[in-house]
Amino acid sequence: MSKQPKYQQVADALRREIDNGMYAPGDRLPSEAELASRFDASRNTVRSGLSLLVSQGLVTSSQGLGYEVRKHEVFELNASRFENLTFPQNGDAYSTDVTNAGRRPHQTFRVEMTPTPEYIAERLKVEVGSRSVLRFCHRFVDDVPWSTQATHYPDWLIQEAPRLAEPGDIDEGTTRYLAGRGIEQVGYADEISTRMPTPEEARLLEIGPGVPVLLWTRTGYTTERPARCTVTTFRGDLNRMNYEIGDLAARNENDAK
Amino acid sequence: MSKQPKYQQVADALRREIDNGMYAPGDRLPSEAELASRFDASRNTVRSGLSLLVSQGLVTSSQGLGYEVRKHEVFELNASRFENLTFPQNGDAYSTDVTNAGRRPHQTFRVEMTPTPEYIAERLKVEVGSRSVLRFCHRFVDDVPWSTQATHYPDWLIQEAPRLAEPGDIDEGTTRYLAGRGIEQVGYADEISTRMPTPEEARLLEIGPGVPVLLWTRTGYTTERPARCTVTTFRGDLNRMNYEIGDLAARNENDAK
DNA sequence: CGCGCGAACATGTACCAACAAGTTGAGCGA
DNA sequence: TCGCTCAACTTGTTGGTACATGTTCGCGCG
Repeated sequence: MSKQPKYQQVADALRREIDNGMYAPGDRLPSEAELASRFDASRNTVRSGLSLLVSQGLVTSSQGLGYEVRKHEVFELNASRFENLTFPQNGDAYSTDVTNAGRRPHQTFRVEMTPTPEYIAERLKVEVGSRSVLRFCHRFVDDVPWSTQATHYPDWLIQEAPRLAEPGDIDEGTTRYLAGRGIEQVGYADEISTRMPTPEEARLLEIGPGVPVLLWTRTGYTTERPARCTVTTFRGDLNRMNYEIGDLAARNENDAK
Repeated sequence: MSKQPKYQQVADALRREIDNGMYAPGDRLPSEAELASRFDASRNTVRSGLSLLVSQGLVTSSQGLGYEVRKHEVFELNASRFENLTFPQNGDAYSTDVTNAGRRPHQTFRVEMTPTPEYIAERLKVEVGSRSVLRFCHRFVDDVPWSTQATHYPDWLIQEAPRLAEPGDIDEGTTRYLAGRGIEQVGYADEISTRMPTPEEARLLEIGPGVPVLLWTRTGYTTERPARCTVTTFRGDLNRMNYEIGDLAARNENDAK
């Protein structure tokens, strides 16, 4: 006999069947009523079990349609290559990467002047609440929300590169624009973490329950001081970040085949 | 009037109060019964709202005790420094990092020979199902579960470095042991992603609902081919990964203060 | 004084009922 | 044939009840 609660047994059984391939990604699960009769449980109990799987990101549910096994389609981001001036680019790094993968990039854009939040101020080594320029991107791939990106530029940098504070895109990419104004970023400090999305993030990225976000903070440095800080939130189910360290000739020659 | 469901209103109101600081990390929320009377809702409805916050990782619940606002304590991992032979180390990189942070490391250990799983085989460029050595770590910091780490070594490497297949620790660290046998890793390919934990992972890491895991896959290369592949799962609420790229003199001189 | 038991209160599990709301497809009418 | 309506089926929301189980603390007994 099992001492586990019944809703757990339901969740475990369904997870096992999904792992076994009895239900493939995209398949619909039996309806709550069918499962209730199969497990000899009430509809509420079955719902508890299913909601476990939903909050674990294994299945999704939609009213009127039923429960579906989630599909995972991963987009790779090569973080060590990003903002490398020697790499051939057409516009910004994001558009380049997405286009090269044969998908369609789309982004909306916002520029504003704000007091620097604490998290950013620490990294830019400026005072909390001092003014900084925020450039905010909402990015899509094939019209599916993919990430949001908020880049803060400190006050002193705006003197050197005034176009950053103006609305509208910078066609050649901000990294190149800055380099052209004599601001060369020579190093980056990246921080990566994860958590469940805030309601605001869930809305912007259109992620349902059970999908975490991947948080990427990149602080760019000149030889003297930090010049900008970018916080990107990715849909955790659709993105993977890659870093290459050292000599990867052995890897790359095989990838070229 | 609001058209939002009542349980959403409960969740939103509580989230707002937590964000405002009305309830600080570690504080207990009012009981379900109190909230039900405050929001003029049934206990079931309040539970729905609370379970949203739990699955978002904002609060935890425990039977008999109530709901508590989750505390977040982050441990930093410097991934670009890991396994760098020039960095002074005392045993393996994990113990060194944890000790330097003034905390107490502890790990359990397992070595076995297994058929190579597909995910690993792709990265090691060996056949799926071919034999490989798996060294598995379960790591704690101050007796709190922190991460699990599974490193696979391909068959050919065992010929060169037989101690890998033997149970028991390798005191100087596997990277140094390999280097001593003429196997020098000159590059790493890192992949980072996130998802909700499997039940097995939730058990090993003792994470409740609403906490994602951070997945780190590192493939180490010699000049000729991949030599090992490590998959690490971290508790997402307790870990952050750092990468340093390029010249960070401007950062490090200030950190030294 | 100290130990243990139990009351009071917390959440967890399980069930029932009713109605709301989204989706689909059969079938009927123009 | 085309298009509309509606029945049937799906999940979503909200209420109720009962009992199980974990936690705390004070009271009373030894």
